[in-house]
Amino acid sequence: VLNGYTDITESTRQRVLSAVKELGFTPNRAARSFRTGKTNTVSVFLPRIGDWFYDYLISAIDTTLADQDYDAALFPLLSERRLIRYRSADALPYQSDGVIMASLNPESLFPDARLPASLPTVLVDAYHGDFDSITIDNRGGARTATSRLLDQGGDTYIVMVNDYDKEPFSSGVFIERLAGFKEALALQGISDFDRRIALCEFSRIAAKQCVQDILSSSAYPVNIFSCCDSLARGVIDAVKDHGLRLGTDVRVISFDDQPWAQNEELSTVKQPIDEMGRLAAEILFWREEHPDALPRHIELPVELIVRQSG
Amino acid sequence: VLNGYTDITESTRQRVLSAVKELGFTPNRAARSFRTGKTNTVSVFLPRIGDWFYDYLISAIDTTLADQDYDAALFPLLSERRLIRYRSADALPYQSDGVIMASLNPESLFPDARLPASLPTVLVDAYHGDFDSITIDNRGGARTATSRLLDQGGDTYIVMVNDYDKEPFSSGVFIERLAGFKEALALQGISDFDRRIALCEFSRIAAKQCVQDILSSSAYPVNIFSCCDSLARGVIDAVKDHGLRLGTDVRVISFDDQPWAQNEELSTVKQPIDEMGRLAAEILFWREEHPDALPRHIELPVELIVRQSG
DNA sequence: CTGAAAGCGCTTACAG
DNA sequence: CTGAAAGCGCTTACAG
Repeated sequence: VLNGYTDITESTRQRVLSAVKELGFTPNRAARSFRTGKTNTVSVFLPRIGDWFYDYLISAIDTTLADQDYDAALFPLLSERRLIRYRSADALPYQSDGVIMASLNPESLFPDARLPASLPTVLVDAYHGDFDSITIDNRGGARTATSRLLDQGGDTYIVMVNDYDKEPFSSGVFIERLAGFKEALALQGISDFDRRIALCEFSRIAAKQCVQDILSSSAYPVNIFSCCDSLARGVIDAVKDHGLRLGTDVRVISFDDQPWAQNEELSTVKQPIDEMGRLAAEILFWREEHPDALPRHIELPVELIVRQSG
Repeated sequence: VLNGYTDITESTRQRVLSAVKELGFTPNRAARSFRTGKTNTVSVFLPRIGDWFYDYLISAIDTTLADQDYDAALFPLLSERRLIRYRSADALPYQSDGVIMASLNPESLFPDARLPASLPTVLVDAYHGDFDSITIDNRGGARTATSRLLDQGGDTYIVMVNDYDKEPFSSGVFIERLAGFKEALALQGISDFDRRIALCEFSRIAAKQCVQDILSSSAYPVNIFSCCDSLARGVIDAVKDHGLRLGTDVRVISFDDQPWAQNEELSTVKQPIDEMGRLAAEILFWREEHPDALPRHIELPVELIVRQSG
């Protein structure tokens, strides 16, 4: 009755149900997963929780898993101790039916890039040839955004995180976006990249300060491609502070499409996060049926959302 | 051999160990927890992960649990869907040996404030008479800080989050700090509370804007008690912007002692987070041995760290 | 000190 | 359609 079998007389069914109620019976999850060898759980490794990207990603994963009655167990690698613990095959994360690794490089986490337990594993926002993986077209998105700025005329800069080639950004997202920026310049025969790259820390305030010089010394219009919305927000702050007009004096296009971008009229390349999360969960289910298929890599296209800023 | 029994001949021991190695044996966690009825896991409910407070708290919990070979499983209540799922007795969080609830009010999460599964449960940074709980002396800390400001002379204000009586701040922390502020004023015979309360959103930038009027219109010195370091940071920004001297023209004392507070010379009431996390885990272990003892409530004292700001 | 038996609570396969 | 048996991989208690 409890497991959804249908060839049961209604009277028996009721007898079972009332016994369940009377005794307050709850199935023993440990016994069930012991017997079936399944936990109905997927472990999600991620660098952290609490910023926009991961909250949305988790939400998308949760939704897709819930359809199959699976739960997501979250393992943010908040500390070195956690990582060390998770290098052991009998650690908690491997008491699951599959693993999703978000923005993490398996090479830097595990010896030989091999997880201690053999479970279906999918990478999101990261790539490694040994694993199923889902990325987005960071390079193409940056190229499109930059090209649009160039087409409108004006000197063009990029605001870029200074640590883009270090952890925790090692999944290569920012490297790709910088490459896309350069490609767009190269297509127009522009090659003086260095003076166009403004590096700053990953914070709104740092971005604001970082563009002060560009905003005060340039002839307008000036174009700024921001490697992500978090930094673009600081750029917008600076534009307002200088009394300049966004989209006219200073054109800004960014990457991510965070929720506030619409209100601020920020043109930006939208990350299809929902689809990334959904696909991650679905590939895991698919992989269970096809354990021997070659690793699949899916690169999702991105879309430039044009608003007033650029 | 694997379970640490010592009455085993060395030769047998080696025989077992080499077999383990040869076969790549890993104990089946599901079978073990099924058999023993223990999971060696503690579930931690919290509103979110990724800000300073919860990262430190998790770290303290992790450390204490690891000593007993326990793992923490994190359940941030990021979405309504998660909460609904966790109202069911066979949900993932209850496949554990105990529950820690941080900054969460059981009354608002579960019908009758009762968890669906009967597990040892401890509240951290929240209070409910039915549970073991650990809080800190928010009121006393605020009183001490405010009194110190008053003793030094000058008009005294509080910067306070405007949503302090709503979720996610419903655990009452900010209400208590405001009460402590008022108590300190009352002790000095001051009763015009309302004009001294500057409300703002929970962000550095909001706090900065919120104290503009106070800083430009007041006779110096001005005293500001900030309900938390996150807001104090915006206050410090404003003081610098106005060209005022921190600790002389404007005295600021805050609450939390976030890592940056030392560098900024911010006087602040230190939250004993490490101890909160450690005690939470320890009470859980204690509770396993004393299932019938009355709920214990521990209120930890706080310490005002005096630096140059006030 | 070593080995074999019992049983935890389920699900699955089978007998009737 | 219903009921009883077998067995998943451990740990514990016991026999020798």
